[in-house]
Amino acid sequence: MGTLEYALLGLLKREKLTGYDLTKRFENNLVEFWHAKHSQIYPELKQLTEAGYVVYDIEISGNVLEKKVYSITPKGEEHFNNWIRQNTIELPSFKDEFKLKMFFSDLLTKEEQIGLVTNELNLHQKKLKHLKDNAKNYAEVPTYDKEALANYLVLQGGIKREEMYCSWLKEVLTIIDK
Amino acid sequence: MGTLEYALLGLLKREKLTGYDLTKRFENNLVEFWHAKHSQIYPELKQLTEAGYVVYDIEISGNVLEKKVYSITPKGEEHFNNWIRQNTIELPSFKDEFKLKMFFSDLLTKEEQIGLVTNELNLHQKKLKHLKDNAKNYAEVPTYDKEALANYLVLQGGIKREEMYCSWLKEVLTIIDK
DNA sequence: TTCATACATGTCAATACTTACATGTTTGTC
DNA sequence: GACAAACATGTAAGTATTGACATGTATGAA
Repeated sequence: MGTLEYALLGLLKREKLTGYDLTKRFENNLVEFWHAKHSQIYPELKQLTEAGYVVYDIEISGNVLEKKVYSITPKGEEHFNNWIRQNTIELPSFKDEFKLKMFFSDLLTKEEQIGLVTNELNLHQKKLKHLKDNAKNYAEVPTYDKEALANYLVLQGGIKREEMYCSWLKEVLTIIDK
Repeated sequence: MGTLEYALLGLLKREKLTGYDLTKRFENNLVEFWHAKHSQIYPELKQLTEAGYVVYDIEISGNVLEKKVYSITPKGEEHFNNWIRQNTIELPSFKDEFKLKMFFSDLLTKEEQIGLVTNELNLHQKKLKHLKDNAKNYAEVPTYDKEALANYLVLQGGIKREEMYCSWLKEVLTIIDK
């Protein structure tokens, strides 16, 4: 198991959740820096259960629908605590298909280049707007609430990333348009 | 096959290369935006050969060592040309283990937080320095040479990314240190 | 001539991840 | 009461990727 297990354990450290809830957390909260589909999450929860890092209670929703509500065990907490305190040794090498295209962009006409870059810029500008809309929920830096602060800091990281990307794409446009 | 095939085809569009050469290209040239090990490249070349996108000649190096020198076919060129002209529809969702840790950093003490962030900042500053050293090869924007220009633009993107990341980490330090 | 490093090509097992398949319940609204 | 959307949980097949295993040659320097 790799990083996914720690994402699940971290979320379960905060509150008891079902596989469905966890999937929603990935879609809504972690989406800027991690992602996993339910088809990966359910088997991972099974493994975490077998490893003794989580346990579940079955709750009935409505009349018959069984929900597995997972919670973290002390062993799971320890496992998570070890991970989060580990310093990073090397930086991850990201994959960026657009940059790959840019690397080969000498094979395109100027017009084709401008088309590609402009399209990419539009996408990143939309994303940036979306993140900035989220940031409006914070009137000020939420120093009072540690969890809210962690959320805020990661959101700022996403905003900076998109600002950087837009700035780069604009620079690219300026240079190739000459 | 996904994106890797286009990276290989793009490199082969420029020059004939062996699997070993291609592996080196990933290590030295594409490393900032794509990566693949030789154990992925050799099987992929086999598939590209079967698909008719590349062909190879066997050359003898020294006395007996056989090298497979690959070149792209017209069919392969067409395949590559289709890909590079496609506009991106959605942005990739990157994975960033450090940001995941930051997301859960409310579970750490202030000292632990500062330790983690400082370590990460050091790594990114080293990376940034390394990229800027590479950039010294360009006394000015190489508008004269389309391939060099493409390289230059992608390198600038990497520099901006690292500058952004460092700037974010410093902001994080300022906020949590209060 | 010896030794280290780079050159050179592969396979295999395991892990990570995606897409599609598969099924059924609950809740709220019209 | 009918319907849609959200809730809820899984599996299976295939693709992508990594890390380890496996082998051998060529080149240049000491």
